[in-house]
Amino acid sequence: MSAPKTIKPTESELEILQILWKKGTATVREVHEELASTKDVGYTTTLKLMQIMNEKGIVKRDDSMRTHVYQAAVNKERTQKHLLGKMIDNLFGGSPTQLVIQALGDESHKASQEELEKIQSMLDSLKKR
Amino acid sequence: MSAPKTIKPTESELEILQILWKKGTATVREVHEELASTKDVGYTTTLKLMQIMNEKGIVKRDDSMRTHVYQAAVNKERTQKHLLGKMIDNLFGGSPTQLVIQALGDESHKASQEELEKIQSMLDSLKKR
DNA sequence: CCGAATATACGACCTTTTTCGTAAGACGGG
DNA sequence: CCCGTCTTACGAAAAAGGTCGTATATTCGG
Repeated sequence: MSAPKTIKPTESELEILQILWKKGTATVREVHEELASTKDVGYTTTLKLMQIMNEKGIVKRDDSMRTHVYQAAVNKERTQKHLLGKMIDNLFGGSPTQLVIQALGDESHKASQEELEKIQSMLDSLKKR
Repeated sequence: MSAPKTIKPTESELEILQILWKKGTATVREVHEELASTKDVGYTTTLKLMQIMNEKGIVKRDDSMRTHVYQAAVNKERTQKHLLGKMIDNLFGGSPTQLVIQALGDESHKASQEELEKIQSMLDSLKKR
């Protein structure tokens, strides 16, 4: 199995994907070390998850060596967009506006002036249409 | 059980919460009618879900009458903010900017001109500071 | 007063997700 | 060469979410 058409990683799978997106490639042990630093989980659990993700086509691996090397097989931005869309549907009644306003108003995640400018140009180009 | 410490509704629970947030109060039948208009689901399924949500403290109900009347027991904005913050941390490296840009660029959830104006005023007031 | 309609309660079952124990093969130091 | 360690593979069980059948109670029209 390769490239899944519907991207729907579970929460555990997302944790692993984030590590792979960050590292590029990683062994099961590397992923597990990082997971284990924040939560209590067994090695074979991580292994099994990554094996399943491989079957689903969420990650791919190089098994030409004894220690397999994994990498994400789904695009980060596409996955973000997909999950965001789900959140818009599930939590914001299908309207991205409220989501954007909530995100902008989040006191614990403030945007810099520069970032605000980026959003401004995005907004400008949307308004033109 | 009342007021849950960790807000983590499932997808189905979120669908029901949205209806309750919109209606204020509703019976199982009312919620179910609305659910059934978009998906194929049995009445007792909806009932059971709402009963479980009641046990979890996600909703509360008035059972003084034969037909119980439900309402959300968790605040809409707080729930949205909570889940959004988690997503910003988990998927967008703690910066809401990428999230906002992704959300605005979502082709399947387009914002209207009017909504864009709302975002614009939000942006303006943020830029002033 | 009776039966159809409607309500809640509850348990069972199925699927998906998550967990881990155990087996078996490869590797490396002594 | 042997043993402890590391690796993957596999299966089974626990946990969680969602589905619905059925039982039982209540209501109401005729």
